[in-house]
Amino acid sequence: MSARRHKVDPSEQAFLAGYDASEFPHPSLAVDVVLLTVSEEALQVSLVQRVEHPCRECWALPGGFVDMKESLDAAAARVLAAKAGLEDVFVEQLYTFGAPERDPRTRVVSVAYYALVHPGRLAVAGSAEFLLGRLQVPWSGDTGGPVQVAGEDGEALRLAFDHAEVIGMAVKRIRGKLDYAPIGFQLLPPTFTLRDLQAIHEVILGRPLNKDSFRRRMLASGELRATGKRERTVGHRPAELYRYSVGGHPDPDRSVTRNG
Amino acid sequence: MSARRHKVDPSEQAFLAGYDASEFPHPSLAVDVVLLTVSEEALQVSLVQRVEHPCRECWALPGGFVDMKESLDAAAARVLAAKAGLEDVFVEQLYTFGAPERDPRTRVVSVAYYALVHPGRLAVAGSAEFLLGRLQVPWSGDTGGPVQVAGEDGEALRLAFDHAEVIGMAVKRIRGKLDYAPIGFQLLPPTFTLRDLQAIHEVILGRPLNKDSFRRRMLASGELRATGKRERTVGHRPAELYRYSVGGHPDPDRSVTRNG
DNA sequence: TTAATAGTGTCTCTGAGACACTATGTG
DNA sequence: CACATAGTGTCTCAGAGACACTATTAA
Repeated sequence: MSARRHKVDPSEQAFLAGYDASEFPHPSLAVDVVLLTVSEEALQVSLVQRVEHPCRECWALPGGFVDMKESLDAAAARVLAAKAGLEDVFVEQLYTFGAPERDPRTRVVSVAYYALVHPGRLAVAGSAEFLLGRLQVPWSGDTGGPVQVAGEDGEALRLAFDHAEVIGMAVKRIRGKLDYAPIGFQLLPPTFTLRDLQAIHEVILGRPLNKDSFRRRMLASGELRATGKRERTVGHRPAELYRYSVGGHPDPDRSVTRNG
Repeated sequence: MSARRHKVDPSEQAFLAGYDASEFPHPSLAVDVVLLTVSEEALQVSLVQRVEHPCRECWALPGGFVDMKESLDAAAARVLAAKAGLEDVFVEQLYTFGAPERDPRTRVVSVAYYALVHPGRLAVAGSAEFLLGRLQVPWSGDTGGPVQVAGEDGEALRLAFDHAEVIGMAVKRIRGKLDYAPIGFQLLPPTFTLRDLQAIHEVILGRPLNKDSFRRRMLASGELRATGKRERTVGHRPAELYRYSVGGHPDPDRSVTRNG
């Protein structure tokens, strides 16, 4: 807020009362979006290549400056629409990064967001200035810390600024939220099998999960609704297709725990 | 970050390359600190009274603008030192609030922090421009939403800007972290009894806890070290005094689960 | 038929709640 | 002594892991 240092100094009061945002320097404000997806059994992050100094040719998170009349959430949504053509995706604020030297040119404070999307919605393929990098998380659990991102041929990409930290923070956050928030569904198509969902969870957590316990927990959560349809698969018994159901109202004709 | 919109428009590249932060308006950047303590069996938040419009005479969170060469964490620490004379307290970034109309004068984006401290370290008593308000949380669990704050005579205080939302977010955060992060200790003196610690947890969560289970869980966590001393109390058997132990190394001479 | 995975039933183990019981201080 | 709270021991219950078993599809 402003005008908080009351009764300290009359001149400061006058200063704040006559405060004009353009009169003296303050930090620039940007948003950066960690757009994550799961494909090929790994977390993937979308990155764009910088064409200018500093960090020229490094890979950076899509981002942009916050407009004067735009909320932070709106800025993040705008970046997603402009960079990846995405609308109505799951987006949440992550953390705000404001170390003075994080951008060598000028002071830039960045409000980081993370977004989760099914790869089927990422129509754009990799190009010279855009790619989906494969995350390599060098820590387990919720330890946190920077991550590495590998390009298509497996080499580690040079990441711009503090973006390795930002992506690491996003991984830490979704690992922590996975158990109690419906975020795994965001990375899947509208209908999916329990095996698909478990694979998503295992990729995010970076460790295998017990199949029986996972099934029980998911079906007991009330967040899944059986569709009555089955996957079209190869070589084995097809599994029931489920749909994410916010409130968890089971179709009265169909039990959730047992397909009729 | 900056210069992210690559290959869009050569003029934009030129603009970004020659970017001067003072040349055109961007949002002001502030920090606000939710300084919480527990006393009189309730969560208390420290507030300062505004002396200017807008929201004149409303109560606001202590805050201040971020200096150009100062990290966000440093700004929060500076606000705590200036407002409450506190150093070396537990502080963590909470969330960044950036609705365009949250401050009616000009665009102010605020990075909120929360701090936890034992009331014994808050030496300053309430005054005309400073008070400790009692939180009234109108929701349970991690639902979230704005809270009310009552003054000394129990009346609801008028809170400035979106600060009711900010405080509510702080409560939601510490409720969620209480189970797996050592934050209850921050609200107690260096040594304390298990009953004291349970009372803190109950106040934060807003619900009673099972005594036996709480004791087992805390002693099993390895975060407590018995001091061998006992409280000086009135009218009943004194309890063992414990100390928070980061790594949880028990004194080899003393078992943690059993006092020798 | 075989291969492969879906899905069920059941046992065990662990942690939380409940509660009885003993221990140790004050008045 | 009575009284109040500290702290222990143990039973029960619910959820997770483990694993055997049956079910259902493709080839």
